[in-house]
Amino acid sequence: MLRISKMTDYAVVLATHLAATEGPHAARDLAVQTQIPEPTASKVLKKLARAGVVVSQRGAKGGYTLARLPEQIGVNEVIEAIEGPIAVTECSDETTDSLCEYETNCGVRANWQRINVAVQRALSEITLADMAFPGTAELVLIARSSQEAERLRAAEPME
Amino acid sequence: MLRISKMTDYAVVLATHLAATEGPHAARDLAVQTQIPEPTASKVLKKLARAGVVVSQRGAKGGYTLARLPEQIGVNEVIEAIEGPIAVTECSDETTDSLCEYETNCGVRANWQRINVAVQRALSEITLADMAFPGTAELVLIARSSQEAERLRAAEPME
DNA sequence: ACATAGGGGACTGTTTCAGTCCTATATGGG
DNA sequence: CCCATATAGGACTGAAACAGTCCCCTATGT
Repeated sequence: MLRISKMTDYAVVLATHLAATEGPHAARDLAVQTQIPEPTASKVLKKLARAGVVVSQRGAKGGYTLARLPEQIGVNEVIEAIEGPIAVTECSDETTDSLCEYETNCGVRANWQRINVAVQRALSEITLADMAFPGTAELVLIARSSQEAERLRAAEPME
Repeated sequence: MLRISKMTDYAVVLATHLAATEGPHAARDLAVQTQIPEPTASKVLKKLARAGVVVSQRGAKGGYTLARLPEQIGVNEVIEAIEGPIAVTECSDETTDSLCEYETNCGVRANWQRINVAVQRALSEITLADMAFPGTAELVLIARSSQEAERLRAAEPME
């Protein structure tokens, strides 16, 4: 689950860059500034536009702009724009009408909703503004997390 | 990101099943009870044992048991047991020695740590006990949390 | 000793991912 | 009006990860 795809990484980088520097940006410029290969950056920006995270202006002097203020866009929106709706198992995905044949298992799997909600909530609380302009309090949190990562890594051998 | 793999789904189902019914269980029995193909269930259980989520007893009358009480095992442990450490981008993964050549981008990508921490915290707060025996209080919390996420976005996040 | 049950890894077909490229469409400026 | 610019959308490909199975080894209770 928690290994994010490169495309999503790019999306966050691009969106954060848009948040940090106001005004319309051509895909080419964004690609150069973020060191992301141009056609790939373009692809990502298209998806962001489709999802309503950014707005696009076609034609000469066109480009991309954030659809809303950075404080009003959670990273969950950016992630979902690339990876689709956050639905963990088919069983917990309400768009599919496929009912579980095994009631006993469904009882267990229905709890995936808890996990979905918890993760989505955590992601929605981080906005592009937080990503673009991290305050000192946030930086402390980041520093602490790296220690925590050490601890977790020592506890279990990696593969 | 947030589409979980089937293996991880299996892992949670198996671990939850172990939490719900105390005592040692053979992989075969667990596979039958959870409707998971036997060799696959066995593979998952091996990983859970490696990660220290469950303990195994070899030989005749052997089987698997939870390593700790259900309340003491967060679903993040189960997920990490299958998918490896929660590290989102190479840049934020400290096991790789590859330093970012582009300082400007690194500044942006370092913020992935925020996301990692937020997600991991959310997952660690859900235990196998919650999954096995969801109480009414928890269900209320789920319903409330989605509304709360909206409200919390305006305020400063977390402690 | 023997049947039982997990440990570990090799192997394979399928799917997804990352990245590129091509064509169509919209738009501003000379 | 025409052209350079810039996004929209999708087709295509090689590489990598996933899901699942199978085999051989080791441990253990009867």
